[in-house]
Amino acid sequence: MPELPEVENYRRRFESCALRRRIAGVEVTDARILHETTERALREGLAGARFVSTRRHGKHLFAEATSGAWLYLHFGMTGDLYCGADPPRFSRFVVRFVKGELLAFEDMRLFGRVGLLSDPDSFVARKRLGLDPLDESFGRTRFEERLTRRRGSIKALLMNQAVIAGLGNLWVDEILFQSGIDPRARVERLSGPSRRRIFDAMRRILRLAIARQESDRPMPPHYLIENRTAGAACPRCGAGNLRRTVIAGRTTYFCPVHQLSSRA
DNA sequence: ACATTGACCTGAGAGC
DNA sequence: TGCTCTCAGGTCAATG
Repeated sequence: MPELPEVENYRRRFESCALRRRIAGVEVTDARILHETTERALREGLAGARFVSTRRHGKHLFAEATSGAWLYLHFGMTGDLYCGADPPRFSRFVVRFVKGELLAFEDMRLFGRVGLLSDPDSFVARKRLGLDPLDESFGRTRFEERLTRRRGSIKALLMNQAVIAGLGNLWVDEILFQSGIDPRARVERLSGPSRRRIFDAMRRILRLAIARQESDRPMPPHYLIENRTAGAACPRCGAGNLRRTVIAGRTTYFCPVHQLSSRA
C-alpha cells in the first residue's frame, strides 16, 4: 500500500502518537528490516530522547529526535505504522514510551526498512531521489524538465523514484486513468497538453487521496482504485471495459477506450 | 546513461 | 479442512 498518500498519513499518525513523548526503549524483532544500523545504535540514538518533528520525502519518512538523530522509515510493500498498547502480529520494530502507547513498525513481507540518519537531506541526495510531487517548488515547469530526454513508457517513468519521488503502481494507474493517457504511451511522444494533464491530475489525486485516507473514506466511485477488476465497465467513461495487463513489470489496469495512446 | 528484468520475502486468498 | 498455486501497492542489482 504505502505510496505517497499512505506514507503522508503514516507521518501524521506518527506525530499524533509519538511526538514529544519520552522514549523508554526500542526493540527490533526482525533484524532484516534494519538499514545500515543495529538495534544497539537505535537504542543509543533514541532511548531517553523524544521525537520533535517529522518529514516525508516521497515514500520515505523521517523523525527527528532530541538526541539529534533521525529515525528513518520506509514501508516497502506491506509496511504500516501502528499506535496502540500491544505490538501487532507482524511488528518488526517497536518504540516504547515512558507514558502513552507504543509505536510499532509492522511489515509482513520484510521489504521495509528502519534506519538511523544524521540528516534526511543528505539521505535524499545520496539516494538520488527526485522531487516530491507535493513540494511547493514542484510546478509544471519542473515537471516538464523531469520528462525531457526520457524514453520508455509513461507508467515506468512516473514510477521511477529518481524522476518523481512517491508514486507507485496504484496511484500511477489512477493518475493516467484520470488523465486519459494510455500507460504504455511513450514519454518522448507525449504532447504538452498531455503532460500538463498528467501533472494536474497527479496533484489533485494525491491531495484527495491523502484527505480521504485521513478521514477513512474511500475515493469516489468513478476512480480506478475502487474498480481494479478486469472486464468491469469503465467507471469513468462507461464505454470501455477495464483491461488488466503488465507494464513495466507491474500489474496495470486501464480503460482502452478513454485512455488514448497514439494522439496522447 | 538510461531502460528493463528478475530476485528478494512472506502470507492471503482462490481453487480443488 | 487442508493442500497447492498465484499474486501482492517496492526496490535494487544485473543485464541489455
